[in-house]
Amino acid sequence: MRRIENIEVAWIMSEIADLLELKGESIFKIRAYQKAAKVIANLGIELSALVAEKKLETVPGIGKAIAGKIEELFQTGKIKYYENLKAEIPPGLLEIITIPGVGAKMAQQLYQKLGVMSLDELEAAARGRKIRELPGMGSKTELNILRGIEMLRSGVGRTTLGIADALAESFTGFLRSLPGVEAAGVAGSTRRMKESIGDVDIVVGAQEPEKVIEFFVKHPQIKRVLAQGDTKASVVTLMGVQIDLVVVAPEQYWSALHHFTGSKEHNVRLRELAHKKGLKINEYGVFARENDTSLPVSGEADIYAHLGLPYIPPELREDLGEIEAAENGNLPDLIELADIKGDLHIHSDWSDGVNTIEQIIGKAQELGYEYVAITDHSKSLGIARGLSVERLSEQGEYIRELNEKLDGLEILSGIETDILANGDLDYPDEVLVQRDVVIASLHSGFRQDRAKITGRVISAMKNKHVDIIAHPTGRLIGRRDPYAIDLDEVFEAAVKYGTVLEINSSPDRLDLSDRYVRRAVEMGIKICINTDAHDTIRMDEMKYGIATARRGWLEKKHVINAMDKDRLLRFLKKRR
DNA sequence: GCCGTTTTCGGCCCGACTGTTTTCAGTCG
Repeated sequence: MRRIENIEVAWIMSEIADLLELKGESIFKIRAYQKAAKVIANLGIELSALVAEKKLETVPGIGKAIAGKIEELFQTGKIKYYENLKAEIPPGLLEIITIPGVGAKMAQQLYQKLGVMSLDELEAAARGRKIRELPGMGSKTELNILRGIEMLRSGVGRTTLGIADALAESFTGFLRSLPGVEAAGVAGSTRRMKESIGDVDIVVGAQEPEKVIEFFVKHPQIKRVLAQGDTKASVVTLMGVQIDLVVVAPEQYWSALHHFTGSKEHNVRLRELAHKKGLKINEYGVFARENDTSLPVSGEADIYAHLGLPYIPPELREDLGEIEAAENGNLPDLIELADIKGDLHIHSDWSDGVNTIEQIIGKAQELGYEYVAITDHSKSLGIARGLSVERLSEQGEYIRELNEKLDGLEILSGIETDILANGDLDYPDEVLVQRDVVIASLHSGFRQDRAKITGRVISAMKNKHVDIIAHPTGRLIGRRDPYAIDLDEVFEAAVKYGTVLEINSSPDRLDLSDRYVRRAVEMGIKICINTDAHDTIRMDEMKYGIATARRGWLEKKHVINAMDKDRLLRFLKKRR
């Protein structure tokens, strides 16, 4: 039986939802499949394990029917219900509904009236001016469809958190400078710090919303205006990133910010709670249902307070258990950027880094760190000018000299040693033992099979000199999939050998990802949040690692580089 | 299809914008 990944099951559930929508099924049934897809995609544990233990139905959002289908998939390799749906509804329609502005109803009509079953056929129908002949459609519909197809083909899609975050900051700064603007803030998945961002949401509180919208759509970085109303506008920037702006009256700012921060699923749960309490929540405020009077909201915490809940930070707002935790007083005490006392994974110009160790020291001092580790690449990584045993020893000596001159900041002599294709480390133990901190990671043999890759990492973890496994899955977001590693086994080994796992803060990696962080927390695994910076500017990316940690419900007590210097040094020594 | 300190049946959030329409359905977040 081939291995079935969670992401594949989530994809099937989401396709079933789309097919049901095309079929005109009950919206609630559709939502049930959408919800299941989302829950499965965020699961930190393999579904196969849940199937084996018959525990599928313990997952919220998975009931008898969906559990049965997942079991069928694991037993037979397919789901009959899904196969039947695909036979009944032309699969090309699934592609058609990915066009912005084209939904199930329109796709169904295009199919029934014009026989359109693919993007190409749809494009031909639009160019042939056939679509305007259908009821409820006109020339603008045709134009939008053609634009939508063009956008899909040009690959306008999701962007990384790093890009979205920078863009959002730049636009909120611009909006704050406009006359009449009293408040402007980033909302949406950028504020929740998701690893990939579909579009950037910004909320503004201003006296005259129309004027703000007018200024906004004329910003020089804007390539196209997708929609423009009195209170909302959607645009595409020159970089191809979509920005949605919402402008409300200043007194509605906090409610709007909360509403557009989402997630949608989190908001739905809150509105259900509000309903039960005789309240109504929307983007304009919190209201008593009986007489529609508004309750005071002068911050997001007030919204939660009206529901009898403590404040829930944006990174947790995914309807993945945070509302239950808030109700029970079990919300985690999330780690913050200010808790971080140092960075344990940085490259200098001794290998492939840009900056000198002195420059790294300067940046670390600027960040208020107590310690910073220099962890250059090991000798096998020729492409990155990996250090020979002699150079490494020379660097160790150099760092000792620097430390004698330094006050307040300690430089740790570290190394990022390669885990070679056969599972060996790149240096013998007598070299590793000299270093204050040893990081091990994979930079080759990514195509090896699951057992082999997992075995390599675990054999590195067994070495008592190895403190940390860096970027444990090797993924590059949107560019390279994780290598075939069995994280369940790695996590068990981390517990057994006391190995620390890294959250790599680079917005291209964010590895471990949020859902695996959460699983690691549950298992009591220690975490280190590092930047892996190859130049000092990127030492600022620690905030993305912190965000990922927070999304994984991580607390300060789980994080080794939140320890002060003496505790950290004792911790690292104890491992030898 | 899921779910349950009012429920095992009957609920299941709320509103803006668009395009085509004279009052609204579809789509989106």
